[in-house]
Amino acid sequence: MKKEALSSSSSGCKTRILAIKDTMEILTGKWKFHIIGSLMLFEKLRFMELLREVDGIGAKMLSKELQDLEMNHLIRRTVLNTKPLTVEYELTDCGRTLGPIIDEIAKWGITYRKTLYHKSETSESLV
Amino acid sequence: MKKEALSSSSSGCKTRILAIKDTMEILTGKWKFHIIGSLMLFEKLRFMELLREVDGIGAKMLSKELQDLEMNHLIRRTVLNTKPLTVEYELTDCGRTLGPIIDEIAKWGITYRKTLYHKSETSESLV
DNA sequence: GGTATTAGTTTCCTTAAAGAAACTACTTTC
DNA sequence: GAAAGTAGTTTCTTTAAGGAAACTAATACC
Repeated sequence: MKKEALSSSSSGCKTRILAIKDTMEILTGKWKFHIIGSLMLFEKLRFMELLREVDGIGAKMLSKELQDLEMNHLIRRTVLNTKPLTVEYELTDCGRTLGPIIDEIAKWGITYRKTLYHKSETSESLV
Repeated sequence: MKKEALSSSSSGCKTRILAIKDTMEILTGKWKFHIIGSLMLFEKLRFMELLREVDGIGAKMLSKELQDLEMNHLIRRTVLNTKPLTVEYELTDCGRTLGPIIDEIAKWGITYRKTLYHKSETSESLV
């Protein structure tokens, strides 16, 4: 057996690893998936509605996360000319393309729980 | 228009949000995807090989992340009875089910970069 | 004028994540 | 016996993430 200097430098691999890094950097943190998930469900939500909908988040975090998502063109922020001034957040077309990722992640989480339960291997994690 | 007390408590939604939270907790951190990706590519890797393959990781981090992944039954650790003692890491069947998620994430990252480039909107992030 | 609602920002603080370097312990080779 | 390779662990330090509470500023209602 010949010993080869392994390392995934083989053309497409680096692009792939970079792409994964990109995606995860954009979706990093405790709240992004929850916020995006809520906006997929409700189409449009105002700041206060998001604050109530995304369970446990504080105003500072929400504000910061929304700015991040807007910077990356995943959501759109619209100031409405209403009496006490309201702001609407919604997914952009680009943001909506995250659907399949979120679906896969949700799907995996559900079947993972099931396999844990079936094996009933002294469920350490996921209580 | 009737105002309803929105909040995604509608049966399946909570399970979905919980499932997403589960998955992201398991795959949290800077390195998990990279480690899993490497093990998908090479089947079996020893500690030192992973240390060289996963670019930038330190021994402490690698050790910790491998323990996390093993606890969650995503990888298997096998001590080989060799001369200077080697340890082999590989994905379990369960770990291999992460394939579709990683594929979706990689796919999204690649097309996201492309749309950024096409729009050429003063590329702030992703340099 | 006092209270409430909107959408945040600011300040202060705690905890978690990550990294660098040194160290253990065993074996093999020179 | 010194050097190098195996697989980690320990210690110490820095940085990033996250949270609670108070605060701003505009408008509306009573």
